[in-house]
Amino acid sequence: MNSEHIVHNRIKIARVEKGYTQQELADLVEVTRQTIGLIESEKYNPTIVLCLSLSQVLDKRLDELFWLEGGK
Amino acid sequence: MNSEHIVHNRIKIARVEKGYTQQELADLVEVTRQTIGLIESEKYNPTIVLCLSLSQVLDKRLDELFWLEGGK
DNA sequence: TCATATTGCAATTTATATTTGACATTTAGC
DNA sequence: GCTAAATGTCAAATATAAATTGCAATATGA
Repeated sequence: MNSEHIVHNRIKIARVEKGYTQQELADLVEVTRQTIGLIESEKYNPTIVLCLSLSQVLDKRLDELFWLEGGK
Repeated sequence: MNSEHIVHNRIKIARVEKGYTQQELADLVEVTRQTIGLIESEKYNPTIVLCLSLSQVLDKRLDELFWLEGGK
């Protein structure tokens, strides 16, 4: 599909605001630490379920957390 | 991962509002018609890039288009 | 210094999103 | 009724998200 599109995010900022480690956030949304690390370094393209879980746990709207290159 | 979570969406409503067929919407976001059909019938969990593309093309915020069972 | 927590990174495996191609069903117009 | 466009759906293949394991690097505190 759309693999030229790059997603940016503010997961790390929101995570640190909440005082969570990568591991703690990973446990809260039930993924591995590596998955959180990859998302924070924008190495790939997570699914909407995971993004919604992160949005819930981090108390931010999806739109505040994720946007497309050139978007916003 | 989080496979118990069910994502709901308003893709079909937003698509019809814009007057697009599934095929036209699929072309705009560069996926197949089947992918749009599966998302509309909530059969699975799209990636954030695709959701953001849909959000752009349909002129809706992510939060208006996607939410978790029990959420909102 | 030593020990531990945290993060980065890479290879491999598993699960699943997405494609492809095909055919059935529905819908709307003639 | 017929026809064509739009949609639903299925099976098989491919692409990639996510898991798993392991190890290095860096920070932090005793």
